[in-house]
Amino acid sequence: MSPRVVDRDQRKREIALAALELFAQNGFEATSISEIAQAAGISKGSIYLYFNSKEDLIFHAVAMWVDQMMEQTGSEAPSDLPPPQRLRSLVHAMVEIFVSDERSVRIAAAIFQLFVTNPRMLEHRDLARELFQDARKAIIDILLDGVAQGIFRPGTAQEAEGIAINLLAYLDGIGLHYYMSRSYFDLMDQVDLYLDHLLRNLTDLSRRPGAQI
Amino acid sequence: MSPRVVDRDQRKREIALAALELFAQNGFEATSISEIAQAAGISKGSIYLYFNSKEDLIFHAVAMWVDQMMEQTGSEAPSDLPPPQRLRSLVHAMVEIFVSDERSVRIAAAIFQLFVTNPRMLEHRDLARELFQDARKAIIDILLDGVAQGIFRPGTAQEAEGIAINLLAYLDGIGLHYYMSRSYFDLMDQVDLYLDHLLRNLTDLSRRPGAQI
Amino acid sequence: MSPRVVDRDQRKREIALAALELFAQNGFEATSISEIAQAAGISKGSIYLYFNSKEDLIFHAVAMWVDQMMEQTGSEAPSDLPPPQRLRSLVHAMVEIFVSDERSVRIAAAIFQLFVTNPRMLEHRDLARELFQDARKAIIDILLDGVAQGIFRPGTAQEAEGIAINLLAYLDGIGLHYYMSRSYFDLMDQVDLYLDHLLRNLTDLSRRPGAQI
Amino acid sequence: MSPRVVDRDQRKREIALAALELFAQNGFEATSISEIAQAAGISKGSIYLYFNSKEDLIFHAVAMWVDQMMEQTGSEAPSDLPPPQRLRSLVHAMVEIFVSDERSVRIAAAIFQLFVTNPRMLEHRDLARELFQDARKAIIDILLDGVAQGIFRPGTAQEAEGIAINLLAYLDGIGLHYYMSRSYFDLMDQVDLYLDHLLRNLTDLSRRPGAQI
DNA sequence: CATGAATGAGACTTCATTCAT
DNA sequence: GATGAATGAAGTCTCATTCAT
Repeated sequence: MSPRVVDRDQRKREIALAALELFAQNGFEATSISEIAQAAGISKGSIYLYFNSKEDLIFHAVAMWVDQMMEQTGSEAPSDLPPPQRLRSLVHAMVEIFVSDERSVRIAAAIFQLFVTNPRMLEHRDLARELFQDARKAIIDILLDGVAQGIFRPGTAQEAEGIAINLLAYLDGIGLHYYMSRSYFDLMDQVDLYLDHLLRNLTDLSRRPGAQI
Repeated sequence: MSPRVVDRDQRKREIALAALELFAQNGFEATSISEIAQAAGISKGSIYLYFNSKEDLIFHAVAMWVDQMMEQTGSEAPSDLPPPQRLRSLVHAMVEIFVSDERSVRIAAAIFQLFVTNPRMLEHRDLARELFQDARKAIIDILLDGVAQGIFRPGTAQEAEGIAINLLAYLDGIGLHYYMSRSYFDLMDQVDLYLDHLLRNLTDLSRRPGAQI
Repeated sequence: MSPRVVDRDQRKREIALAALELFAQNGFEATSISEIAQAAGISKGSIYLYFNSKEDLIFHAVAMWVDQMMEQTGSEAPSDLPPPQRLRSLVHAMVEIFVSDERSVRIAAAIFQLFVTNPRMLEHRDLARELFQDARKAIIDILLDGVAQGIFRPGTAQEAEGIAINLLAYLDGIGLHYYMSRSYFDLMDQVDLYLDHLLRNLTDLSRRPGAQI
Repeated sequence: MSPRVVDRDQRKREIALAALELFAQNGFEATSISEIAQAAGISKGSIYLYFNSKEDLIFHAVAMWVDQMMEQTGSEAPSDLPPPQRLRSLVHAMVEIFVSDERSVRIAAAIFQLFVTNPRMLEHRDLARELFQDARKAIIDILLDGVAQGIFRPGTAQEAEGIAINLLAYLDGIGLHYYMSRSYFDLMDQVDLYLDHLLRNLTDLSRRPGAQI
């Protein structure tokens, strides 16, 4: 029917991938179509055969990055450990990405700026929501599993989504703070401190849930 | 002998203020000197009488914003409350800024992008550190006060800085997540959840410190 | 596959040529990229498709001018004349360029100013040296030929390069003086006076070389 | 009548002097009024109390420089030497200025460019002529003296002005060439070669004048 | 007299986008 | 489908000059 559809999408991905690399290094605004074309081994004009505008390209690149992140972290959860260790393991894997590849924080920063700033991006709010969906789900699964196993206190179940949201927000926050003023604290230590407090709460079977202090 | 008298610092502040407004709307890169000049009711060339470059202007604007934030939140802490409530009150005040003035998150996003991306900003790493210094100190003070009053468990003292760092990182993270995908969760609820967990830990006088789970 | 075909080097030459014309009229600094673009019948931005900067353009334009000069004067030497006449003929040809085309002196003045003033041009000192190389060689050839034919005294051979250097420096100097205060002397008469003195020395077979007076 | 006329002229000289220094370093176009004002320890606006425009300032500065040069070289001629040595001594003194103070060549280059290029400067052609007048006269005096003493051949008298013109043009030319491609030849050696040839001609009492070769 | 704040034109340069080939 | 030459708007920054004080 439509010939070479696959090729076309493949090409889009290649370009978006090359673009992503550059976005990570310099941010969206500071990356020019010229550079992207060169990095993708394609002509400047051809970019526009695949994307309608720079914004469109940015959008696709971001979406692709989100997918990548999902796969990368999703696959890291070894399911044979007890829930607390599994949670810690998952979080460590996420942080490891930040630590091992500075790009990710840069892209994250660029994305935040993009979504928070650019009104046109608000139309894609759903993308933003999806962005963390898988990660959130992975965390919630572990939490519910812990409840089922009697390791986490029952109240955890209804707090699960909130906990996941907070955890992911925290991870982005600490990553940004860390890279902003390179290392006046130890990233992993801080993350462990967070996890310590969290897990202590979850495993404290004695207390009543929801009591505000 | 004495020409048109102008308070130079006052003028710098005015320009930086106008710039800040635009930075909050569009980010640093997307804001042009022209726009700033127009917003400040001044000619384009005059900007350079007060700032050596756009980067310089950004830098001053950011520093000014930091100072503003400090004053705003610093004054909000009613010191006659017991430490837990005081902490909650302080954090609420901080979040209130996010909620009441979208600008602040935008500026925060812009700053993160700037520092994480722009290599030249790394020279101002100290600024980045200072940025949170006062806030950190305010939190630590409350924590230590709580220990002194026997309300927080003793181990809190040595964890105080880590707790403060995490709290501030979390607040930025949750703010960014919140504005990125406008309100698929309630911001204040999430923050309260965070505080609940934190305070429960701190007020749990029975446990031994530092035991990792 | 093959888009609008343009001979890139040809285009560069066209632009440089248009620029040269303006440089000759106004000097390097006083000539704007806008003017060059207009003169070349091209858009301002397109200039930068061919040259990296204004300095680069100046550099190429100067190099092109040098080549032009070389060809123009190099072809003028009729080799069947006896050496003294050949030298006079060559020099006359050089002066003729000055006289017939005021541009050349202007460009020379601009080049001198550029090289003497702009520290960045010192990196291209080799260009400056090359600039006169061919002309120097042409003069030296005639001198050595004259020695071989027994018309110039033998000592001429070892002085040849110095004589060539002086002759070329003189020509530039007299050209500049001439155009600076338009014609309170006759250019060609002065040049002939210089040649008279020079040739009289070279053809004076009786004297010992190197005796300083 | 008109009070403080002296002060005013003195002030003009001070400013022009400061300007001259900068012109020598950077050329006319590249020197800003701001810099001149700062160097002169005066306010930018005040410059315009003394000069109508930048061009006016340039003009006065150049005129002042000419005067300076005159005084400097004029006083250097020790009149008790025999004419050939006196000529060499005078020329050496002139070259010494080039060698000891790079500024002079830079200013010379700037002046050449200015006069050759700027049409408005042509109105001051007389200044250009005057520029070399004293130097020319000093050279002619020596030549005529030499003729009177029977050391230079009689024909020298009628050639005297042409010789002076050529000598001065040569000196500028060799100075420019020298500074353009820093020292691929020895400046003083070249000048001496020029003088050798010149003096040999002048002291060759046997030959008939004006015979063209 | 003197100041220096203010201006606005214009400098160089970059870049997303278009279009003839 | 692919190219890359061309554009023109917009960006940052400089500077001679004016003018209220």
